[in-house]
Amino acid sequence: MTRPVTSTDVARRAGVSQSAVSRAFSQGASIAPETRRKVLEAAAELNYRPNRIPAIMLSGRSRMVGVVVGGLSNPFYASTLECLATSLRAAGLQILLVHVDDALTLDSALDQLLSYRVDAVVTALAIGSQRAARMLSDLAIPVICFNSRLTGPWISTVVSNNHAAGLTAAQVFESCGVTRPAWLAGPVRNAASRARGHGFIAGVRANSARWPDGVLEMRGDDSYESGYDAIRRLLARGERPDGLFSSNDLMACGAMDALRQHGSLNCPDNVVMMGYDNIPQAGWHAYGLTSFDQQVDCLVDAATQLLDAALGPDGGPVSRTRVVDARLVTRRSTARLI
Amino acid sequence: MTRPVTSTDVARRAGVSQSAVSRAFSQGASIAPETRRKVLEAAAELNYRPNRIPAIMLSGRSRMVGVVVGGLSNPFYASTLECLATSLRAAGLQILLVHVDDALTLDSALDQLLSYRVDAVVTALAIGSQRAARMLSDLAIPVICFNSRLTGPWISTVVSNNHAAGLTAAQVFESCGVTRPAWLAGPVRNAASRARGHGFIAGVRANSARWPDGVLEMRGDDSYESGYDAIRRLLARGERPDGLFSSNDLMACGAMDALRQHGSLNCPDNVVMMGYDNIPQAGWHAYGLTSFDQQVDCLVDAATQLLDAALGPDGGPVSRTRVVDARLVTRRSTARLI
DNA sequence: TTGTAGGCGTTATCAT
DNA sequence: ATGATAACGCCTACAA
Repeated sequence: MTRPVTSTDVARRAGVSQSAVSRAFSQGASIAPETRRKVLEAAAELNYRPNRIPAIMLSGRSRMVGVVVGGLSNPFYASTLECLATSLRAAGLQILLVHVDDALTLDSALDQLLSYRVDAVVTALAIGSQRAARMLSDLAIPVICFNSRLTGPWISTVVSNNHAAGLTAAQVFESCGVTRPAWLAGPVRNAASRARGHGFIAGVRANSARWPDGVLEMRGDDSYESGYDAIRRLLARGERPDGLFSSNDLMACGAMDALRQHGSLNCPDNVVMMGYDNIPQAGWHAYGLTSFDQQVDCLVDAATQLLDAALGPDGGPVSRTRVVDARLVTRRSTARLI
Repeated sequence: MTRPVTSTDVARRAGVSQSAVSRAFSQGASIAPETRRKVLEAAAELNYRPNRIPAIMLSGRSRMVGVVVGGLSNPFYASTLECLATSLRAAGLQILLVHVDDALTLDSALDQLLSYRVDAVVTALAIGSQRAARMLSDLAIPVICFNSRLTGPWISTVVSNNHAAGLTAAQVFESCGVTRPAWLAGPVRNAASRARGHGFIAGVRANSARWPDGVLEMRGDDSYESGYDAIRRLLARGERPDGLFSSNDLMACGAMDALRQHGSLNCPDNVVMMGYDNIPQAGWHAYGLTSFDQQVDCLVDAATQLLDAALGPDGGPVSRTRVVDARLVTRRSTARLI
């Protein structure tokens, strides 16, 4: 294992002082063009790359951001991460990635991130526990949460307009002539899912003339399988909704497959269906699922802006919230005339 | 922005030397239990966390690994990343994540990783250019590639047994009574796809009595859409294969949807189909796609072992290859008796 | 414009 | 067992 080339090595080679090397690589430092040339030449010969680690010690800022993810098997989170990576890179920030299964690992994960002196933390976890919120606040560095209800001194959030989307779903169901609306919720701890459900149920209740029986409610865990199982059980009980709003697309795909498999029911003829996230599979021909697109680009843009602000010179324990409207993407699953 | 708590702060508070604080947090350092207790107490009161940055300077090892990903919208890569994150974390390594769109960004991405002094680089990109290989070798740190044919002094690879799987696919087609086999390749630069194709075509040629016309070949870009389009064009030309081996599951899903949509053909009655990767969607009821499971766990285990070895005391420019057999997962799409 | 010197927060080495 | 001290590689005053 050879020792990496240092600025001192380059200095020796170029016949200048170590500071000159530092200056040659710093934007807008006062250095003679000729000196810079010599330095860059020597650096190229030695294959030198400035080491950012000492700079972290001196400045106290690492330009690394801890990104905490979970459930990458949901294509929505995968594409969010992909988008975030691109955006942070453009902002000159590095990503220190941590994958978390449960709240327990979150604890030690945050510890590790802090010991690497990340400047901030971004998380898209569907965590809502008060304990998690306290842990994040205790970091005393900016935290950006996606679709979470967490609040605290250092915590900012970027959320999709979940409640409004729920209301919209009810309206779409009305225009499709749905008579028996159903709601497939995500896990209780998922704040975004709760908001979507509240919006949808409010929309249905507001139209009690049409829907006197209210909403048929089910619960899954945001996975394909849980959507499939929920519908299978529902059909086994003899229930027959003709409109289903699912808290996310994965469950909606499972639900649609269960309708076909266990009830020979198809969308939109027998059941009108809507999902959330607009994952690629929603657009696959086997599904053609109408869905709310969270506009990941906008969410991530907002997050990056919050981050930039929080990492700026006047960075303190701010706490802001940015709301991004979901965009309805209409497909076959709601293509039904009254 | 308050200055982070340092070991000196803790030392002052606990009434001991700074070295004592360092020892209290180091495994197996010689320190009196009473002293350690005092230190840990003071540390807890001040909410102190050891800073790993200086340790990086001293040891020259950051315990950070650069992970370069691309195409997270393919569920296979997403789950690989998820698995890798878990495995590296267990090995006490941090992930510095970089998302790369094209070979150009790879260049600067590697630069950044190096300036943060990552100990190694892991990549699952389907890159095969000689230029990329040179760039990776030039890093002069261990590089682990997934499913790549890249070679070089510092480069180790973990590959699925692609060629053998291709042969197996041909055998399965034989036992299903396929008369007109087709191969849907991925992009030319994808070495894994090429190996799968070679294996499959070899398997078909070896049985020229049964298949005198050989293999009908198509090409996609590994995306769902490209699989859909390839089959749509094929059907439009009047071709009618009755067995399709796709280089990956995403394209196979697209192909299956195109068969249904544009030819009213279904699997396995009209066409027997096999894919590769065993992504979750292959198991969805709408597809029921027989697929080769790359056994991500094993691939990642192998990668972590290679990494551990390369980061060990005798780490040099080694170059090893580990092959993991793909596991055939049989589903509806090949459930056809002769 | 250039070089010298001090310091960032740890760990490791050496006395005590 | 403990405290003082020297690194690690770079940036940044400050002096020349």
